[in-house]
Amino acid sequence: MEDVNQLIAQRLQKLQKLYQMNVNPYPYKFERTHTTKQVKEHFSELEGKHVQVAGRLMANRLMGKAAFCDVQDMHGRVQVFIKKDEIGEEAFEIYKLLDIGDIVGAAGPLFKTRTGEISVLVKEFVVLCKSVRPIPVAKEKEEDGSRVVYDPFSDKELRYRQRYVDLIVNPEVKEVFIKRSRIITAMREFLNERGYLEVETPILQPIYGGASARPFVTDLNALKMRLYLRIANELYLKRLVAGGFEGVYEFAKDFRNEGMDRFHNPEFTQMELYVAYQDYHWMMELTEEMISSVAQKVLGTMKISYQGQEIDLTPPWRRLPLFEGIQQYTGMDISTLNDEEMEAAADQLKITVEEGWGRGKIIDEIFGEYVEKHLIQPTFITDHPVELSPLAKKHREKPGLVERFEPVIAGKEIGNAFSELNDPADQRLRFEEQMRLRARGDEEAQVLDDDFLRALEYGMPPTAGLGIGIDRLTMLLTDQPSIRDVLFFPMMRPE
RNA sequence: GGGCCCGUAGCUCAGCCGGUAGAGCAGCGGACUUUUAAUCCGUUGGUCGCAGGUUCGAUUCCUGCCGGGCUCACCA
Repeated sequence: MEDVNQLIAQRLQKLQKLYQMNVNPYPYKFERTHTTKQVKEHFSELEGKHVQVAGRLMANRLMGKAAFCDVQDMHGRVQVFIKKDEIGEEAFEIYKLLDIGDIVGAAGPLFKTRTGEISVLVKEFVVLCKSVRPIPVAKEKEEDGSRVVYDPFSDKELRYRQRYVDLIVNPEVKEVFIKRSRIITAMREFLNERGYLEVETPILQPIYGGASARPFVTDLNALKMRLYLRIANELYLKRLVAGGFEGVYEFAKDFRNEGMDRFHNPEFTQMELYVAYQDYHWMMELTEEMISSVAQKVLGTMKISYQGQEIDLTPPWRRLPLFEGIQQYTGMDISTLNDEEMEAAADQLKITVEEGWGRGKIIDEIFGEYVEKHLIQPTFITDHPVELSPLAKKHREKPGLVERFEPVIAGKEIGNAFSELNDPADQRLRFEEQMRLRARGDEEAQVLDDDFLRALEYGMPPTAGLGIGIDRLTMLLTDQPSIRDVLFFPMMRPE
């Protein structure tokens, strides 16, 4: 241990004393009969009965020959009452060697103190793990039913770097991650109920595809080849649809070598789903049904509050074609403009058109600048320019557009979906256009994938595809302002 | 990448218009056998993020660097 300070030294001394008293500070097992939650919920049946609880010592109120301690487990805290008369002289000496942060087991009858606090009257206790590093102690009390914490452990850097401490000390953090897990479970159940198959596809890919982004690069020694960490799994899932799996999904960690901010982490999680014989209209219905039912299941309601905004996830969600959205919020109909007129329109809207931007990119910028942030209630933005969507099928009616939608909630897109392009000739042309963009210096342009094209040549049924950003969905449903608050271990510079 | 802000005890924070630092909590010692932010008395603990500069003297002023936060731009 490098940074031995006084507090750590004192704890190490206590550890030595425990050894001298023949106490194993790191035993193997403890028979827990009840969690702190069970003890509190079933007090009426358990009163006077022997219980064994275990957890971390979070508060210690010594009163001479008796003491009250708060023991915290995954579900909460319970008070334990230690009396010298009950446990004996020697055990009381051992008790005095305990510190806040130690993990202990306590056994004895359950009772209520004079002030009405449910407590374990300790007949016996064991040290289950001596903690040699002090945890930040935040005192707290109940006031009008809500928790007031004094001087909470709040330094964001420390909380992210030492998430284990954050989780011990800030119980509301744990709640966020429990909800994240339940959101994923609820989605999985929703998809399984419909008969879709959960699959796994490669993370290490020789050709990255399925999105427009810069990849992470790595090397495979055995084959002396360059590999990329996937930026998406779309092309692999569609290969599976071509192979006859008519409904497949994957919760996928994807990796994008790009900027970081409160909506972006270099590795993030997406759920991608592909269903054969369906189109994007059908997928919109599935999406609103899935998200709203997940909210209902996890939160018990479809009406949520995100950063002070009230949001109603109840279907049906608004459908808003991209051009209509732009017209609505800028007053300009740009759907019929040619390239020159488009640049003029951008200029009028104070959008600086950069070298190499096509009309699709300009439209996307106008949307991002003028429309997206206004879309607080759930909205499907539909029918994007074909240039921006090289994997989506051309719109059956609107030339120059594709059948695509992005669900936008609280001013932020949380997913992306389309009627999947399954015409191998068209797909090849789209790839070739991407390669031209790449040759012109667009590092995010997509890469031609011959094997994927081969799969399309064998034939893939008409298919609807969907990707949902799990991190963003979790932010939304847990009311967290930053992606770092829904990732256990967000990317940080090394200490 | 730009702008703004932050880095002082284990935690939460004061302070310093230049004279090498304080509080609360935690810890340690003492009193206390139904407390709950327990209380009361006493007390330890800091290369003030790092490196340079200015100065008789820098935690304080200046510069650079490191780490972080917020924000704008870009990407999901």
